[in-house]
Amino acid sequence: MQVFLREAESMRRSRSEAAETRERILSTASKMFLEKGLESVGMRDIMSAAGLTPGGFYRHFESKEELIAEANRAAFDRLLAMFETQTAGMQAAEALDRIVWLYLNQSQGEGNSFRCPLSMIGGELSHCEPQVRAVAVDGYQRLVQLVADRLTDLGRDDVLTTASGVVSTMTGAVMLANIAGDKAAGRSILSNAHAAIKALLSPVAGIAKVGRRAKS
Amino acid sequence: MQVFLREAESMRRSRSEAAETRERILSTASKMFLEKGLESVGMRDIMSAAGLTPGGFYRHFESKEELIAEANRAAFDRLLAMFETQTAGMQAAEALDRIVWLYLNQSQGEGNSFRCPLSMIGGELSHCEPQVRAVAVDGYQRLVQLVADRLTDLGRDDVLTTASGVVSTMTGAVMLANIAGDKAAGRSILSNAHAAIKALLSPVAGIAKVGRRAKS
DNA sequence: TGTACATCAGTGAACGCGCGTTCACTGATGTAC
DNA sequence: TGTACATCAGTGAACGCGCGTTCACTGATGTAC
Repeated sequence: MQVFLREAESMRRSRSEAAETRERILSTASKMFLEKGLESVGMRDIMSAAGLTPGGFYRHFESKEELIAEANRAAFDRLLAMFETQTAGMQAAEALDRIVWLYLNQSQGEGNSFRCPLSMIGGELSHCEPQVRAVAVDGYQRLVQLVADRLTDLGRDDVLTTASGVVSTMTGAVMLANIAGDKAAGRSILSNAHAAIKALLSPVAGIAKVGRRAKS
Repeated sequence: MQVFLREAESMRRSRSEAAETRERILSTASKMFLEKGLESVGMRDIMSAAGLTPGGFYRHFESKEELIAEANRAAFDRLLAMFETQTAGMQAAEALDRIVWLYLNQSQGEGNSFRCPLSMIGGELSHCEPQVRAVAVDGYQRLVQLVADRLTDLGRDDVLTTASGVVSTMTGAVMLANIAGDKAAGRSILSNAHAAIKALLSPVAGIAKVGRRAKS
């Protein structure tokens, strides 16, 4: 936190310091938005958490709306990079299981900073400007693709349909578990969702099999 | 709208009129909260939509927080009553399919006033006071029970686990579809979720079967 | 390389606004006798 | 049943507050020569 090594007075920073400041605002805002929601978090909250005063914000972003868009893009980037890292070198089946486990447990425990905007603030995102919604839709599609790629590796059919169903189940379960809190009710929602997803991903019982059976 | 038949001046109403006013505030607020979120909707918005001035609110409710709790309870009551009405006299399998269809299509089309707080404002609910969260958790459990009862009628095992998985999938899909909007992307999320739920509910491919297979 | 000056990151007070809530007031309703 | 009065549903202006944003200012950074 280089800013604290200086006198806390108004003085121009170098370009690289300014870039660091921008990143600090972004990652601070991202975590706060995911934790408390978009509307509950004020500009003063974000700026003071980033070690700055309110006015400085507008040297880096045009508006809160723009910050919301960029903070969510950053959150998706972090989340998906984490999934890649955590499943590096794994077989598709193992990677799938790990991804589902990591996603479902994103809210369990205090320190976790890899949370998904869809499950944490999905409702608020749906009322945002098209620009922000586009970031969310893109994040959804990247998540679906992540799951779909593993299903393809497993030689499965209907990978996009199945992956989309899995993502709906995961986002819904995490959202519901957040309402219940980190208690028995919340944990049972997550484990029930995990069971449902295992059934969907099972090579003998997934969507493709049921669809095929229906046709015959 | 009895209030419009009077002079719009300040005059005391009878007890039954006051009770009607309270119900009008409640149902107006409920619809507005589901459509725009809890924080975006102000007291003035609600009261003027109900044909009243701001001050009158506090003759009926203690605070916005209390209104949020009661409006959501009312929303769950309406939703579940609608499911019961719409599936009256149906066989369990048909009723299940109808419930899933109705839930997934709650946001499609403008006029639908049977929306579920979990999928519309779940994220905001998780930041509310325990009293409000309790209403949401209760609503979730009623929804799970509704599905579970039909599964029991079908003689299925693991009814609560399966029902919980179905509810997670439905709430997640509707939330995601709301972000995408009523466009191709939104509709495909819903139809993929429908396929996933059909697989879960299928007597040959559900959670119980996969679990049993895993054990053998 | 040294000097003069424009740039601009960051400060912190201030702006206008809308929020949830309060309050003095009105006058029909409800009640006590 | 009629009268006197307390009650209280609803009004609408006002309160204090926090919001997103603006702005005059500071002084180190970056640049032109």
